[in-house]
Amino acid sequence: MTIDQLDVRLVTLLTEEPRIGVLECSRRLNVARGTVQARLDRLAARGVIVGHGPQIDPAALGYDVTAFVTLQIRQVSGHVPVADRLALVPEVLEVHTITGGGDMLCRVVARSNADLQRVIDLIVDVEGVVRTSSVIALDTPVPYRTLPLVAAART
Amino acid sequence: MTIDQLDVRLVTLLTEEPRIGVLECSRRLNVARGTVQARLDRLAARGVIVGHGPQIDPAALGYDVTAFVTLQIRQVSGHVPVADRLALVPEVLEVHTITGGGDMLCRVVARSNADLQRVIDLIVDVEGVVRTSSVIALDTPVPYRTLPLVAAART
DNA sequence: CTATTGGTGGACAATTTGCCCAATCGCTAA
DNA sequence: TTAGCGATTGGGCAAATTGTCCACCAATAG
Repeated sequence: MTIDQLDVRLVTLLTEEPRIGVLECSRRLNVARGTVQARLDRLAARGVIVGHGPQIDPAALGYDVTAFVTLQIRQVSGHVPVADRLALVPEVLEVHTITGGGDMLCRVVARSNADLQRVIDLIVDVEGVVRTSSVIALDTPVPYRTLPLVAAART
Repeated sequence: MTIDQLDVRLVTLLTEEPRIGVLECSRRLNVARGTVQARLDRLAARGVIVGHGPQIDPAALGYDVTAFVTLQIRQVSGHVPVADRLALVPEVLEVHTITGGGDMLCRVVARSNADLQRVIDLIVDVEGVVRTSSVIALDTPVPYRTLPLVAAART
């Protein structure tokens, strides 16, 4: 919750050059190594930093097409079993339940427009899904980022 | 493009335990250290792994509300200047141009529903934005993930 | 005033890294 | 078949980094 200037600089530094270690961070930020370690532990403990895993680019794997699919689901069945089934489809990257009667929004990728049809068919086949509506992402002028948010959240 | 079993195991391992180093990876996967280094370099060179930066949870920073905002923009102005302005708003996490007449889709976060109104007002004020339509994400049964996709992409 | 918290600077052994090398393996082309 | 060629292996080396201590200082809260 309470993020200060040093935290912001630390996260920014690590985002821009993830390969550097704790010691190098402390040198760049002109603080003691123990401070950097303590800050990182604190940010991880608070849940601000959820992980350091490798970030994968689906496009580099051949999944050039990104689409957002809105699902209308049968209300009686509930959304949990639907989400569980959707999770089984690798091309479904994330699923949200959204405002409105039993609707869900999911982000999917596919190898081509034709392949997108296959993926959507998989989704439609999920028990409880009544109807889908898709929009294709043509371009991504602002890729996912959180750095500006972190900077804005500083105390 | 060509991802084999070892790549998948490597990415999976690093995703689950990002703190471990190259040497530890080689031990877990029963391969030589040089192999792991070579694979990581290759994946990075191909653009499959785009980074290792810290992943930030907006909710831990107090931004509990996530929403997807569809924008209708004035077609004459083009979407580039609009995207540039949107990029100046920290709460806008990503922006896509989508199919349909001059539309854009962006993911935004806010501290509360009331705060979301403020963010949306910021977006509406952007030159070229004609109208907006928002859906709020109530829950995220499947958080963003790429591991299943990586596994599916293996040769 | 005093206990607590966060930062500093230093120390230490153990581990890991970056980089080199020669040998081997599987596969492809001649 | 044979000659390459890329990938992998196993090893070795110095240098850097890590994890983990410690004592000390400054600001803050009670």
